[in-house]
Amino acid sequence: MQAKGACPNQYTLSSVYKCCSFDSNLQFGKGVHAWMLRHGVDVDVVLGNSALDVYLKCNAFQYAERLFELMDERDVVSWNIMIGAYLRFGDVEKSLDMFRSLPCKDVVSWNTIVDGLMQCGYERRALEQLHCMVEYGTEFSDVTFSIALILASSLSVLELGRQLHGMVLKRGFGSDGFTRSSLVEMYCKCGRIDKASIILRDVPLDFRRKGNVGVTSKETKAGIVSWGSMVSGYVWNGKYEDGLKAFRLMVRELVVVDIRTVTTVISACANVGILDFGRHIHAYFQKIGHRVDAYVGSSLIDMYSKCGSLDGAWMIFRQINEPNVILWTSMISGCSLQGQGRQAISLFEEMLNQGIRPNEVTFLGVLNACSHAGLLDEGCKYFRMMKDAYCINPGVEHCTSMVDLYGRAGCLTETKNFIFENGLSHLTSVWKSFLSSCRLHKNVEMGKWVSDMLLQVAPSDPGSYVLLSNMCASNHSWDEAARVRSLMHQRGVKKQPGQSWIQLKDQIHTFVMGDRSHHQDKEIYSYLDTLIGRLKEIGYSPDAKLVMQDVEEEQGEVLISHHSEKLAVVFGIINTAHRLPIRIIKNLRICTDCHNFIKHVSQLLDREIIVRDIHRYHHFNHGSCSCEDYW
DNA sequence: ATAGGGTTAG
Repeated sequence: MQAKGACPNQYTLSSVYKCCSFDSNLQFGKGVHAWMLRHGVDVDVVLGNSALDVYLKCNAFQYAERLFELMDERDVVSWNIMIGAYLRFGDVEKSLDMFRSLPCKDVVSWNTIVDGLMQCGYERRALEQLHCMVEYGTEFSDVTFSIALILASSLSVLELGRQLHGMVLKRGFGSDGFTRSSLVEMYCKCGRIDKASIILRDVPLDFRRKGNVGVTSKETKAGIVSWGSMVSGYVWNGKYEDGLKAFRLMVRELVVVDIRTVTTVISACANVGILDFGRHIHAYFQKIGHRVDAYVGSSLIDMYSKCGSLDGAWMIFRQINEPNVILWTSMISGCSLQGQGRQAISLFEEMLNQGIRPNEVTFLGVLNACSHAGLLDEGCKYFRMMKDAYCINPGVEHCTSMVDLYGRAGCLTETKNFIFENGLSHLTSVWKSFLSSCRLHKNVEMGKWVSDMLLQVAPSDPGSYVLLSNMCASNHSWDEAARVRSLMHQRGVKKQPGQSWIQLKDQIHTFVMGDRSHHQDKEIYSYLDTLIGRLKEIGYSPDAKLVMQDVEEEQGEVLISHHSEKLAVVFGIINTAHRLPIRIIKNLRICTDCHNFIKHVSQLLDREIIVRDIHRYHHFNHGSCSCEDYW
């Protein structure tokens, strides 16, 4: 254009700025500005604002600041841009000062300040500003509702969410797709998935399959977001089965199931441990032609390793091959989870060689790996590396892992010192881990002391009593064990009910102890009785005394034989082909008797059985378990 | 000009 000698008008220049902003092309943006000055073009407020936008998109904060100072004329847009910029670049006070001194605040000014404060982690201050906005009399826009609903969910203030919901309806935003999706998300995050699903029911059907292939209107996108939020909502609230049901409905009804929803669902599969469904989704994902990116890849790696298929995890990891921390961390944690401690460590070293900077989660994976493999020196080395070389402050989880590491290696005095030196004596998880170590290394005296500490710190945690009772039982102090149990009853501490899950075809079957509600109930119990008889012949002896689980109240041989994981295992044996591994998920720690039972089953029936309990992963084969009887 | 979903750990 310049070569032809035509003179660009302001409209053209503004468009040029838009392009620079889109491409983050700072050089070109600066060039345009210089050209305007050289040719004496009148830089009006709109062009000035466009230039501000380009500089900020390119992270050239100083340029923007200087331009703002030099502008002859500024409007509310210029101010809003700068207020937002100061928040994003971390100068919250400066931003608030500017905001307060702004005489002509519009709705965007308010939206910017509320959202910015929230993004900076000042949620309470954001809420204050929202209240000021109401007092000031500024009408909410759709954007205000989105921001405010997110604020309500991040503060987990259902009451605020409800009020906003009322305002949304009154102001006529109830049919706006994105506002509705924010409402769905707010209710999910505040734990009211019932409310969320009612709103979802009103989501119009026009984005469904009928005659609408390939169309992605704003409403379509909003509908997908709502459904995606609903699926994630189920997942966040632990309602995995409902989440998967909603996802299936989505696959059946929708034109597109997008990559973000898929990520959430894979993560749901990982958490509930249903490998088959995860595999289906993986296949479905490839069928619709999406590339597996680092997000989906990390969740797939996590899913495969948590479902006991480390091969699957490696396949994904090699296939993606990106220097992404989370991707590597997922693989390291996966190895660690499966008891492949040394493998996890060598992967970590390779990661460092490739120049990828580990984060706090990576170190947690590595420390757990060391603990699992009993590598005390390495564990200490990495703990120091984390603090000194990477300036990461050890969190509760890292410290618990170290306590586990020392304890498992039998260094009980060091464990004790570590706890006090690092100020961890208020943490339940730390004392629990320590107590397990005392039990493992049969140090009764230390165990008693630790028990006292544990009960002081966590008098209402059922797990404390269970551990304690188990320790007494393994020392044959039956009276003591009984005393612990009655203390627990006296104090009104209730144990969480134990549950086990197994997936068959596309159905998830849930079992609780003594469950009689299953339709194959008779078959399961009679097979279980026969099986126990046969197991006794090869050396299994049910030991009720060793098994006050994290779960069941009652003791006695009959009741322990009906623990949920035994029911689930038997259900698996009855209903699946002989060659296939049986995969069980359990919501608590597996008890000693069930562990023993499953070891013998794997031997008697020559069957691979994989149990994932709350703590770790048990891979039973030929009569032994991958955890080497430590969990 | 302002927002609007996702990954690892626990």
